[in-house]
Amino acid sequence: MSRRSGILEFAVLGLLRESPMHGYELRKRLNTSLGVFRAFSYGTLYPCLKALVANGWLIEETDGAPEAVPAAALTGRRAKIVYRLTAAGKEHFEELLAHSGPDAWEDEHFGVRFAFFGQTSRDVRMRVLEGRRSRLEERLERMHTSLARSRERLDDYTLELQRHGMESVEREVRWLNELIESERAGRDQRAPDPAAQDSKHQSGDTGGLPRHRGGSRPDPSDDTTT
Amino acid sequence: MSRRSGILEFAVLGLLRESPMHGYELRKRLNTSLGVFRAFSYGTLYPCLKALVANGWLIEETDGAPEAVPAAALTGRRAKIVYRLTAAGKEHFEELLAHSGPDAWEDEHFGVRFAFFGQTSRDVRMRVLEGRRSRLEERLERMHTSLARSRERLDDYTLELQRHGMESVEREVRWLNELIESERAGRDQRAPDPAAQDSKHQSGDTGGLPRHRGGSRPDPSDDTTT
DNA sequence: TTCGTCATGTAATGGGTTACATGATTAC
DNA sequence: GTAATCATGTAACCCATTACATGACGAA
Repeated sequence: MSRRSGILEFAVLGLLRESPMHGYELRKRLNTSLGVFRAFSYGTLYPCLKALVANGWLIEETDGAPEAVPAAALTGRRAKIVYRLTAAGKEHFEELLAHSGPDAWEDEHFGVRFAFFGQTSRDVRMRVLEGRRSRLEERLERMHTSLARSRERLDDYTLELQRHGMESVEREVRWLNELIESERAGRDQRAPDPAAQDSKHQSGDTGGLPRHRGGSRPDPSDDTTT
Repeated sequence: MSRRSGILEFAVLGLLRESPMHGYELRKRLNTSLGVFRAFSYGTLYPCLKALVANGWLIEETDGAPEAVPAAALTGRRAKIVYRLTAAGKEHFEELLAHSGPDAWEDEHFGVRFAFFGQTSRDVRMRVLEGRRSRLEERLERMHTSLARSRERLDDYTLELQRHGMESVEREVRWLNELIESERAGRDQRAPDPAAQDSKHQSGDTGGLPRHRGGSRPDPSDDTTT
């Protein structure tokens, strides 16, 4: 038992669903792919992994052990522990994916939830997006009124800070609007049905996200090795 | 003794500098004026206040005691504790204001620091703004390269999340650019000199912030009473 | 008189980081 | 051979929240 915060657990399960990994790599993925928002340290990750194993959602396989190691790396290397999702784990993750409770659109959770929208059913996606939007709209309203009440009292910097804050929130609302709209437009369902899936993992669903795209260019470089 | 996280301490000192207040009110201010970012609970605030008192930076005056209570409220009301900044506290806050160490532009700190820019000397303001900007630029670069490295591997949602994240950061950089520019343009210094101040508190300095301004309209309403 | 909000606190708990300890592997 | 980075862990601490306990004041 022992409830971990959900967010780490969720992300770990989700990443491991795509392919088994060891802790170290997992952490990097956590802090790049998903981690624009959150950076976890080993002191958090490893204990969490242990707990997930204890719950039967993961198994650790010492790399170089059973499971057809494809030659190479047989030089008696130290026990790298590769974590693999169990059937139970998969099931559990599926359940988590299906939940769309109010906390799913809180600041901390929303990002991770969104990151796994690829495996999320369309109606849940919708609920989460709309939930988040109204969350932000409430916040916006509160900021608005509290600003109105104290405008005179506040100096220019505080005001500017407030203004910028609101603008950020407004921007996110617009983003959500786009997403929701293109989500509605998208013809496809991706199984509210919990049985008709698993043949690889989730093919091309994505109801067509709004077209954007920034500059790219390859460029091998460092890693957030805190 | 006992280092509090800095950020709460800083904010409390700063708010109390403007005028004495009791905890309850303090908390509200914390969660509106400054608190777009952070919301503190009583379980955090009250112990912190005690600690600040212990440090000699604040004194508590039981409302209805000495200090010329302007009639009214003499009906034996319960001990509301009003916190007032001591000379030492003021001095300490002044020191904190002057620091522009690297942590000053970290996510958690930057907001509060900015909120008190009104009492901050211009060169410190500059350093903090520029520090934050380069912080964000680093981050942007990292996101950029890590995105380039994994673009193919990622599904559309993850990509979109990443894109939106970067766009947000870019936006903040542009904001900082504006601020820095208008800060440079601003004719005024506001005392790097630590002796020539205190005659009331900080008059109209502000080197002219970029012109913006959203809708207002008065509208009395609720309070984030979590 | 009851409800809301003002007002002050504390103990248990949670969730996470820092700093440390350890060692293998790779690249130069 | 030595530095970087891969790799796994743990114990001590920190910051803050939750839930609780308590009570006064004002308005309906």
